[in-house]
Amino acid sequence: MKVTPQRLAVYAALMATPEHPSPEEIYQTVRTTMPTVSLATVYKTLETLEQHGLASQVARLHVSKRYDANLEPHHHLICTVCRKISDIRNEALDAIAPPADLSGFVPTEVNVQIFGLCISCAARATPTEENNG
Amino acid sequence: MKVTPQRLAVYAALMATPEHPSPEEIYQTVRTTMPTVSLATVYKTLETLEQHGLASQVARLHVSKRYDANLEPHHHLICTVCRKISDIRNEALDAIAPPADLSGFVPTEVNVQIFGLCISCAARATPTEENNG
DNA sequence: GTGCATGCAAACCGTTTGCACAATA
DNA sequence: TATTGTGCAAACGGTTTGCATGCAC
Repeated sequence: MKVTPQRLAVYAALMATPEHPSPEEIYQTVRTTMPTVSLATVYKTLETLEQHGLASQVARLHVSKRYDANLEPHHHLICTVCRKISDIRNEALDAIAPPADLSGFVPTEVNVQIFGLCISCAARATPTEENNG
Repeated sequence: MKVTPQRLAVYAALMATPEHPSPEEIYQTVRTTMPTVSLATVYKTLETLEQHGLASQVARLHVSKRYDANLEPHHHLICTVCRKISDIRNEALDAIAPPADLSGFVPTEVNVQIFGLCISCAARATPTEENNG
């Protein structure tokens, strides 16, 4: 991994904020000290940082909207391979209370996302031990 | 709210699947019985259904990617107004175990999203009681 | 008959890609 | 010097919008 001024600047911008900036926001930050940087470079750099374990993405559900006719409070199982989302109803999860000290943040809803492999993708990933040799 | 064949079809498609379809997926479903429907109508209908409490969106973070230099496991406070995301470190939340019966789903990570109002937006929404009358 | 919904196409926004040039190692 | 990163601009996919026509009320 080559060290370039752009990569340093992007990484610095990412570490400098307690928030979770979007690529665009990072781009604006970096531009203040490096006006020639391009948005494409910021995107590529963020991906590189992620690959090298120096950054991570917050939300893995951004690709497209997902709708649900189930309006009751529930939580979600999210397959990281096929991106299928399914509901879970679980009283223990429903009972989770927000921590008391949120520094002024006013919570209205607690949602639990359980990432993992759905039954189909799990079967594909571990294709039974006989087939595995 | 007018009842139209398109709206009925979109709502039926949404209720017919246990998954959480994207607008595109709903469009494909509806098209099988109503080939002339347009994707724009599906989008508009989903928004209408949401406004009338007949559907909801699963992930409210899809708008753009969000990066984080904090690689330790942590959870998130998400302001539903300004969309700012902040970390919370909380052992009680870290300790949440996935439910035992996930019907074959293999969990790898549990993430808690606490939606609500950040301190700035909360102050703006409730501008002290003296100002409220 | 009025007003809202539909469907088309273009616009739009966030993201990715291809390529020539420049910088790192 | 060989390789990889940068910056530009175009392409791309998902989403939204404007507008003329059609339908629900």
